[in-house]
Amino acid sequence: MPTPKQDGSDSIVSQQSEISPEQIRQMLSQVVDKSPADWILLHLAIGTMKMGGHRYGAFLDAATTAAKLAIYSSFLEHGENIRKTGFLYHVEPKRVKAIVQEIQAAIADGQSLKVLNSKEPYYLIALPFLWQERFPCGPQESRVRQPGLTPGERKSIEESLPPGSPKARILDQVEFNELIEMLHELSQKEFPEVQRMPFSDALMLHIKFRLLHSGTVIQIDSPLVDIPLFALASESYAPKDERERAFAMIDDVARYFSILQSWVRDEEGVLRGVEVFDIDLDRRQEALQELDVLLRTWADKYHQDGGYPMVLQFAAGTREYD
Amino acid sequence: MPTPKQDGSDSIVSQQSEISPEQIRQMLSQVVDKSPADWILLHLAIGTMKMGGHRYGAFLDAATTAAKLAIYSSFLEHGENIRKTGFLYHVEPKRVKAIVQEIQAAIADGQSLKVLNSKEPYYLIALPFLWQERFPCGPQESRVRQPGLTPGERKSIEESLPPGSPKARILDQVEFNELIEMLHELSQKEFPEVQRMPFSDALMLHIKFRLLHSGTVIQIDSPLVDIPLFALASESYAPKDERERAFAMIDDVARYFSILQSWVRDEEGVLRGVEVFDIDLDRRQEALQELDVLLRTWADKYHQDGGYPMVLQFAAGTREYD
DNA sequence: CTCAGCGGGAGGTCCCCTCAC
DNA sequence: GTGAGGGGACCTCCCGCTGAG
Repeated sequence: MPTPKQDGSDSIVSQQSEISPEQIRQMLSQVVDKSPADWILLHLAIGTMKMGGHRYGAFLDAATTAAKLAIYSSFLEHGENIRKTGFLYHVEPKRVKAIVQEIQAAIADGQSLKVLNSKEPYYLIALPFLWQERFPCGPQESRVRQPGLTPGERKSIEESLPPGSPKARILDQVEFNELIEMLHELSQKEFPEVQRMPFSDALMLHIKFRLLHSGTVIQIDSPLVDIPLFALASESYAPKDERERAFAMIDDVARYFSILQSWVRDEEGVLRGVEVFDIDLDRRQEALQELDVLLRTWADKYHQDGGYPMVLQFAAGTREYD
Repeated sequence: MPTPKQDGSDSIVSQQSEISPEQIRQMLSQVVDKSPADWILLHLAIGTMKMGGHRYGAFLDAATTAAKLAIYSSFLEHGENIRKTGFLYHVEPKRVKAIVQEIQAAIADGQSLKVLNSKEPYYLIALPFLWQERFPCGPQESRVRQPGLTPGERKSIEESLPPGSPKARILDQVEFNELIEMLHELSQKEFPEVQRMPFSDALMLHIKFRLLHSGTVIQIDSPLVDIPLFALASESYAPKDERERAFAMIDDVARYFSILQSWVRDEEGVLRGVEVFDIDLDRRQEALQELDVLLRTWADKYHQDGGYPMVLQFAAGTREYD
């Protein structure tokens, strides 16, 4: 049980750890222990929370909602029998009734269930846009508006920003906090009156931390001013390489799941397969390239404009468990 | 809001509803509304709860565990800083600490986290084996042991069993309940003293209902005896066609997820792709068969005994959303 | 500023019970 | 059987507060 000392000099953005990601993955796979359903849940949790920035509670709510929907669909299938449904899933009849009412209300009102709506929490994706809308900065203006600074000092602060930073005003602590609160209120607008999450200090700290952690916003502690300043550093919330691929992954898995779902239902026109094989590592790259071309040409061969919409998904890689 | 009348003649095993599965699926997809992460959660909930027979609470526990593991891995990556981890996921430091301790204890003890351990709950899969072990039935013996019946009556009850029923004694209400309680106790043995779920009437009803619903056990209400009898009707808990494919689906998705995970990390020797195309319905079957052969021969071509373990997964079907 | 503790409220999962149709 | 109502236990997720280093 290693207990390394805290390094107080760690910045928010860049942390190092003594434990390699590989070790962590091995440790996690040891705990989950080859149960496929748990494996999916774990990957999903990591994808949405760690990469996507969703709250812990939001993930739990979304999982609860999914389970409720599963119950509700059973409820409909079994002749809307509350008691039977309750037995099937080990839920009290009282609770089943509440779940049914909640979902029916949600269907009527369009939306009100707690889900991981888009890939990102609204208050994170919307920030760059709201910032530039509320605190715009003309091309000739300085981003710095704080009083008591010479033009030269303003310029030196501006030049400390990373390249690619959008033209937007630099905010002080109070303005930044207000912006975050505004974002939170906006994100809650689409929910019904009840079950809205009130704004709180803890929530603000969470959002602020997420923005700094992702590099969307950077904090400037210039010796020229005695208060911390905050600058918008990106046009959008962290859509950079690995994170972008993480979203594509969630997308792929969802579609793949859909296809297999129709395969389970034994529908027409569905193909599902797994090929297990061993390969000479020297020929691996060659094989994968050939496969890529193979599938592309196959799809091209059968493609016909205006035809029936189809999708083929494939992934090949190291076989980890048999 | 349709409120169809209950049909009191519905048996437990075969229910009909006025709503088609297709309608239910459309309704669900309307609520989840194209958010891929939610879509995965919903499919997973349906797969594990509806098909797999897991309890509602078990699914929620598993989701919570996955989220906790995601938090724990972040905790390790960020230098074991409780506060930072708390901010990242909007969790109280107090709670973060409890989660960390819980997981470390689980790693030390081998296993104690609440997961969907195997694909099925233990008390459901183990039933046929325990039944045949505790209440065996010799080849020449009658399955029926209830007193006060003539040999002819015993035979007529035995012949009312569906074909393929294992040779095992037919139980009365009390014996069946005891068997279920025994199963529950066995399934709890592997958990630590704390957080064991006590047996209860509600739980017994749930398990009994699941067994009858899946057809693993059938209830016999013979006019010859005044008490209900229960007979084992299957060698194993419901591994029949659709359900079996549902397990394969969960398996596939987990492996597919794993491959994509390594793709996100930009590892060597990983290929991921999506081909979108339209097809002439008359040629669809031909195309899919060709694809199947294509991939098989490709894998055969590069297969080499003793080589590096690889897996290729693919699925093709109707494109539902773009 | 970080870490630690304790307080409360709301809501959910579990359990059991009774009574009318 | 089913619906509808009552009760209580425990845990978890939220929030706020105060002090010690």
